[in-house]
Amino acid sequence: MNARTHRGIRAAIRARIVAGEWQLGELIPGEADFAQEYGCSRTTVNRALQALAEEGMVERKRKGGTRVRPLPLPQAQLRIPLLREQVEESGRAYRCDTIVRRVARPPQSAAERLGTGETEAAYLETLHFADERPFAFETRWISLAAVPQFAEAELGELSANEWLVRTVPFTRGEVALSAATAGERIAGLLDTQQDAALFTMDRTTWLEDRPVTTMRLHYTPGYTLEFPI
Amino acid sequence: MNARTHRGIRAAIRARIVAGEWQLGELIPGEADFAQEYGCSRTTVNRALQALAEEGMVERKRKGGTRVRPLPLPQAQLRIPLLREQVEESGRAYRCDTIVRRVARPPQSAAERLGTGETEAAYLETLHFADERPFAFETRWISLAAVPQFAEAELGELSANEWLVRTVPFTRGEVALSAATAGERIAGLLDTQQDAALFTMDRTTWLEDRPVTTMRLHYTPGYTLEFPI
DNA sequence: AAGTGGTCTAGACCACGTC
DNA sequence: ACGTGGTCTAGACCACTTT
Repeated sequence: MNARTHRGIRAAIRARIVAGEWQLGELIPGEADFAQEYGCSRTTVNRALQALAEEGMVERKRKGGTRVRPLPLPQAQLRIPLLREQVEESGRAYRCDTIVRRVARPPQSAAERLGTGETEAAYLETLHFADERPFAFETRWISLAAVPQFAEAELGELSANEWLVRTVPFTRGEVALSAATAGERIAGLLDTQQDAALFTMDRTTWLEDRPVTTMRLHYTPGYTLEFPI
Repeated sequence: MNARTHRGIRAAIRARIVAGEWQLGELIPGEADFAQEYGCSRTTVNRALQALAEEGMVERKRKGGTRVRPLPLPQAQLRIPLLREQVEESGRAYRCDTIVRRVARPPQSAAERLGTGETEAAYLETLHFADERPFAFETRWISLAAVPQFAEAELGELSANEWLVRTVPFTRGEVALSAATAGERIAGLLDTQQDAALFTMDRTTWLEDRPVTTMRLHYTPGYTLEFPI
């Protein structure tokens, strides 16, 4: 990491912060100072400090200067992999079964997230397998207003999620993670016992301002989602 | 969002990608082309496209040009808030109780993550409350090799986590999310029924290459961790 | 060898927040 | 009013990857 690039300077300043050269919350030198110290232009220092701000190491305010973040807020890049990748990366064979596929009026909880009001939407239930053993159970509502093509789509080997991701880019989404207790039906599908604790993910995605799909995924017991901070 | 700033151009190009102007995987115009089209310098376009690359919309290669990402990889910034903030943001009063604090030899699972071998470490059990109702139960091992000050630290009103975060900056960490079933003891502490499904977070943090602390948090039933993609 | 992105510079002006 | 960060520009050179 050469020291006069914006990446190098970013790393250098981060190291100095971690080493405790400045107190938490304390003002660090301004862009001009660093520029002189590192023998580069202010523009380069600016890039480095902006990156440190994005990554949560410092806080910047015009006129207020740049401060070390009081509580170094831990934030993580969480990559949510496709189930297929998740399974295949662990060396197992992926397969999925569509158990239910129909058009119906969504229940209130799903309708609220889809924002479709009284309209009908596509409903799917999918069971995902790893090496022919149940891995996760998915229920999903898809707005036919946003994705009319879905009505006639042949999924083939693709999961609905894969089909959507290849067909409809989305602009934003929301994820909620929680724990749920397996009911009788889901316990049967996942081949586990009733009252098992299931790691659960809800996800809703939008294309611009139109909700596209909302889904819930129950993983088999023992699943953990791991990631670095 | 004015159109000639790097932010504006970033938004404009993202909108064009989302609108489907280019196929997935397709080459989009080069920096010079965009610069001419938007009437700005190449530097500005470069910033915009670099940001789009970071956010996962495009892939860039020297000489290879810039392409729309084939599968728009969903990645999220997950902010893991301090429990205190989490509770107080919802308008409730935060309090925590240290139930156990002693020095002991960690069990194998914790020793592996702490990498302390046979050495003793500090062990804590903490119960976190929101409006005097149990909110989460924490067990934590702290390496006394990495944080000798902890042996004599007065926590007072602070949780161990807050004390650590103010005293020892960390450079990296690992988080694992899962679901667990409440055993008898934890069910009692959290004032819930046995076999309830608990959202669970394991976290280990390092200062440079020295493990600092490893902890497990069981949230009361019904808790969800939400974040945007 | 050539073309694309990656980066630096020096100077300039602007926007925001504090004083 | 002033000082800080935010951004733009024009030109330059470099680095990587493909042809």
